Amino acid sequence: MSKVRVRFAPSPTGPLHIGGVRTALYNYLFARQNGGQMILRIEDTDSTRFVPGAEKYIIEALTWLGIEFDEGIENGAATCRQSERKPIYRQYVDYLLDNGKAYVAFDTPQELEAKRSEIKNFQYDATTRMGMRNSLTLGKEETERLIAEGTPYVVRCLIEPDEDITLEDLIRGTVTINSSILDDKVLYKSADNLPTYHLANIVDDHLMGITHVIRGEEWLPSAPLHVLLYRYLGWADTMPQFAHLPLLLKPDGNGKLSKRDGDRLGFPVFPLDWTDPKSGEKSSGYREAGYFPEAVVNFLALLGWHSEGDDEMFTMEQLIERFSLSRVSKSGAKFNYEKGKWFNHQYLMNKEDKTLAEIIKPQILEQYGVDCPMDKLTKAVGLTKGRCTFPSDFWGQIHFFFVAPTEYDEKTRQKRWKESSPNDMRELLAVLEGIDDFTLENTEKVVMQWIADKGYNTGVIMNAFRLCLVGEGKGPHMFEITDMLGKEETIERLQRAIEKLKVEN
RNA sequence: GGCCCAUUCGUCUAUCGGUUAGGACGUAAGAUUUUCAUUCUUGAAAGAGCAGUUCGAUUCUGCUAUGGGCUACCA
Repeated sequence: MSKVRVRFAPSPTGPLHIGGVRTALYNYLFARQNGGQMILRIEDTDSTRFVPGAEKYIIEALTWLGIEFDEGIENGAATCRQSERKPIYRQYVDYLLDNGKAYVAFDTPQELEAKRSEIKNFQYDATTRMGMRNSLTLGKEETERLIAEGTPYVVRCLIEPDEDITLEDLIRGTVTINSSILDDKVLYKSADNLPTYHLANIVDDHLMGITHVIRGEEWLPSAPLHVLLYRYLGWADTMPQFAHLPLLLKPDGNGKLSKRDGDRLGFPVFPLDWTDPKSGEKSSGYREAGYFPEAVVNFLALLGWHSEGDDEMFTMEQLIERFSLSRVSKSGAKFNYEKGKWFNHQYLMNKEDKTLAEIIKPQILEQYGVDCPMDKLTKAVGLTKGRCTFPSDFWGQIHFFFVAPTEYDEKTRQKRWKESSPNDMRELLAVLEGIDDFTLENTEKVVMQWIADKGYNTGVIMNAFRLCLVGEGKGPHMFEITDMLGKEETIERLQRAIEKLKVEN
């Protein structure tokens, strides 16, 4: 068998949808696993839907995720665009026309629309084409005259009715569709001299030596048409194998996951932030939301595919090793972003404290205006990473290490600030002042000893102490905090709190 | 409406005729803890329905139901 070559063929009509990202990922995994090649091809055959910036977005998104291409990208720009291959397609359109596999049609959109409203379930096919305005009914001369006059036309594929067309799908097995339900699809339009997806797709896949077409399930109904086109063009023996992926569905309700669902449910459905150039409408992306690319890849890989065994955490390398089309599910997968968050948490946990500190340091400076020293920040990150899902969660967990509380959480005060607390804290203050070796171990030892000697309730003391230093009833181990804060700061905060809380009580 | 595809815990899924139907997310309870959170333990939770094939069906077949996709001079 020839070397595996797959392609990811997005259309630059907007930001790359997360489902498209998964399709790209599966193509990539399959290619890498088989030592094959991955090609990017921009399918911009609909000139009316072109969106500036979309192509760049697609490349940036896939690059961010670590999905690499062997062909189709140079210096960060796409090198294969269907709009730039017009002469190539025209050649095959002519071939089909000359061989009676296609014909020219002049029906205007309005005429077609009229037909559709006039006849229920109207379809341009063997049963209706002889009643339409095309080269079959007009004759060669009239057709040529109209074309010469510049009348807009399309080229339609001539489908012979009543033939069972079967294809072997790598995921679904044998799929059979009768040609009678296929319509005479438009393959080419004179308006912009561009083919439609159906023709361009077949021509390019053939010319580029594509061996496996891995795409979304929405293409399954038109796959028989594609099979027919391979036959018409004489390429049946080198036709690629097909694998139609299950769709990504809405987390609630039913239907395909859409852009709107992200806005509605509050999670990204795009890899990167995107601002629509026309409307200015913004859509949020995984990258900006604080997701790690490895987490997104891992999460997406499991949506529709499952490894042998119960493992779920996979690096890209492990995915390449384990991926298998035969283990891709057949049914659509509801998008469960809660699990996506869990994956991100896992990846965050696995990162070095220093790495995370480096990520959040500039963010904290920019957002809160606090310039945290790296060593302290790294320590604080290590103490709190277990409770964070995104890098942006950290500040809420560690701010008190860097900024003294100016006010105290009312609920915590009511619960933890007892009548004895002012006195307890004054005593504790004296104890702390007497400690020279203010390390975690020693401070803890001395304070706990003092509590034991006095017969105090540990919880009462420690919770009030926490309220004084943190301002809230949360945070890591108390002596981790005193250790980080240092003697001077600890005492200062304690004094201030005693003053403030006493008055307020 | 027509055609195609699908159908196991709430969700993602394992099982390739014989299992106490497994795992993960989420969820509930308990334990731990000086707080919050983590962590740990335990629990609840599924084969759409009806026939058929078979010694035996979640697994194979058919029908029904449900869901999804497609049905454009969009991809």
